[in-house]
Amino acid sequence: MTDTAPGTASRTPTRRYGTRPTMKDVAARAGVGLKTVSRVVNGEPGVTPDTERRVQEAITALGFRRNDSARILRKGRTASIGLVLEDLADPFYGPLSRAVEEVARAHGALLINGSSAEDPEREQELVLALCARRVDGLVIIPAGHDHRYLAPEMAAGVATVFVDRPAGRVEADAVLADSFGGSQDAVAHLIAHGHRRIGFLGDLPGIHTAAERLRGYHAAMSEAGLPVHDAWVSLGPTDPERVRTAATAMLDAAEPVTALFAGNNRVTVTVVRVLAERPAPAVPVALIGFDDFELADLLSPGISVIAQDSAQLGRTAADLLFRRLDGAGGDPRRLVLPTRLIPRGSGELPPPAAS
Amino acid sequence: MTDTAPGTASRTPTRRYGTRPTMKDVAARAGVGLKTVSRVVNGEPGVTPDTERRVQEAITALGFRRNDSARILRKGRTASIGLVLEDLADPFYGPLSRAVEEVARAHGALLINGSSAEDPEREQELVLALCARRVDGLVIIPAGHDHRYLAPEMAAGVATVFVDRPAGRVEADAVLADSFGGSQDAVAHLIAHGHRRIGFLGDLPGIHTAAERLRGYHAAMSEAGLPVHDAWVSLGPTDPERVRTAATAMLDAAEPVTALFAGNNRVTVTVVRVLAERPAPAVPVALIGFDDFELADLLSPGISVIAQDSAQLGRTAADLLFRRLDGAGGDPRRLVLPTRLIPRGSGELPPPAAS
DNA sequence: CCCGGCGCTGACAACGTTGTCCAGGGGCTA
DNA sequence: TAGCCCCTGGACAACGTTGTCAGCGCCGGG
Repeated sequence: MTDTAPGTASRTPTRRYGTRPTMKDVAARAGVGLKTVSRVVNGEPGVTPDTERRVQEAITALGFRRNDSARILRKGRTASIGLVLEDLADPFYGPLSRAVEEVARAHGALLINGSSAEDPEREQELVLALCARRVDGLVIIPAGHDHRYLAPEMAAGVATVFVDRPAGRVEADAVLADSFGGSQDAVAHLIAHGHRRIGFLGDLPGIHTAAERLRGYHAAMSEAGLPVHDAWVSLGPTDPERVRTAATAMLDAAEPVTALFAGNNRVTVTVVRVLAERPAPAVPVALIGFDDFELADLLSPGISVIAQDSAQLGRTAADLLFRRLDGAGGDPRRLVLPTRLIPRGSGELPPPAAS
Repeated sequence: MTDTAPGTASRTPTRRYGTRPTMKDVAARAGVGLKTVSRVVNGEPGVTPDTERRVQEAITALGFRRNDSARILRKGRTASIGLVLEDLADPFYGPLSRAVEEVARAHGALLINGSSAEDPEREQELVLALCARRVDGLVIIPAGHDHRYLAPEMAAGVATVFVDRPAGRVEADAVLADSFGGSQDAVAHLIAHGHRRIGFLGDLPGIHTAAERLRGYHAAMSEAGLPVHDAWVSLGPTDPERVRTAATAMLDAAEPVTALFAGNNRVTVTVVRVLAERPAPAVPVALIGFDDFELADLLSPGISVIAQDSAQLGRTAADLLFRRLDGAGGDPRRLVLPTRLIPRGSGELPPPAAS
């Protein structure tokens, strides 16, 4: 790490915080009343062009910028919404956050977001901090299962929309992807290609989507009249280590699974690695993952996935939020967005002949 | 999209905004003075346990939550920082944003972020909106080249750190990756493997990192005494269409390039696709990309890259920002973080024998 | 017994803005 | 020329919080 200090020695005169010019200062300098400055700043009518010019000059001369804190206090609306999600660094949430931001921007609002790191306490802490800031609304991808702490806030008028997972113990709007249906499709797809021993590698069963995907897996299996062996299902944290162990166990069992269904993108990627590292079997293992990911099509074989559009999820939630803010009433709604099966090869591999 | 309304008809009584209880209400209900409530809320000493209990009861009974807008106005500090970047949905920026958030959190601050969409006007608009909110500091990945509009804000005490690209026409802290050195390494690596005709596919030359990478390319070529043909360099928007055309032209030329250096991760991915779609040449084209990306190692061959740690970039910038906020003075600093060459196969492919 | 001091509490102003309301002046009409 | 209205500008309160300061009991020491 190198450190270069530019040659110029011009130091900006560091006025301290709070020493910023206020409308009062601008008014004094322009020789007008306080309210006139306010009018100019907000583009309100009723100011002579000449007066306006004087005020504008004073503003630029002093480097005045309206203090939105005061404005917010006075007006009661912050024109900002909060987004609480698990981890911004996750490629699933980046587009979601961006989509929410775009909708907010269209409504003239800023977005404040926070990562809960899948920790319910941290989620609550963040949400309440946002409420204290008086955000107009909240979009929450919940980490916890009990959101009763939100009841006073919602009663006080903070619009709230849950995304990806429903709220716990409180009635609220929610926008979800069809985890159950998508999983059912995925597993049915594998079954249609001849598989009978299918493994499921999922997230912690406490997470709503993980539970739904498990349910979809079971539904598809039982619909096809197939039994599910305990050893074919592994739920838990999705760190590579655990997934690696679980997948290896399924593949090395006496009666190994011939296909794998990965419960989310992190799991899928780990499984791809595991399969790539194993000595190539006579017949490759089929794989289908929940969540699409970049480059899935460039691997060989391409990885078949159940795609959900996270940006669409965010957009839908934000739209609903602003409709609520615009006064839309009615009971809490639950919107479920469809998923889409994208076959790319890995999910269409047939099982060994003597399956 | 299905829409299910839950059966319960319990409507929460929607108090309107501004109808939230204030400390005054709490004080009245608890039969104490306003300031005593403030003391309890802020955990200040000097309150009898009995009084405190009464106040706490009133708080929960009324569902009171401190209004931070008022607090901010009074105290002058917002305990929030702004992050302006190009696109939160880009996998390069997600980890960066998350890293900044973590540092902010450690300092008790919230993070407000906005996407400039690589549009200078939108960048300015966002930055000034954040300044109006009186964020304590700003982390900016600049889209524009003229940041003089920030001068009054910086003079007023808004700490500002630029990331990934330096500020334009204003003295400010900056944290950069070593684009020049990294590119030099990349091209030298290709040369070391025998290549002499190397193509460079870069971003718009107006973008600082793109210009630096081009400079590194030229430096490595000239250091090796190799000429650079105009047709080997293509700069412009990094949309797949343009990159595809440019790459194809270089590969189909009379004297085709035998290796490609891709100027960023988007370009690299597009090039990988292009190469995958072409009829396999007798000798595969070597490729090295700037920026690492997930799954680069799982492609065949694995894609060699110049890796820069975007999270580290964010962390470093945020650290510097908070050091400034804690009063660290001195001239603006420019920190340059090193890059790292990760060979994975695609960059080590030799050129055709008769090169 | 009185007084100083301490522990607790509350009244009040201030933060910077916006909404309300009123005043003054100029132009237009009768 | 008088009267009226509109147009412009300003004084003032309020938003909800925190910092300052003063008051009120009560206790212990002189």
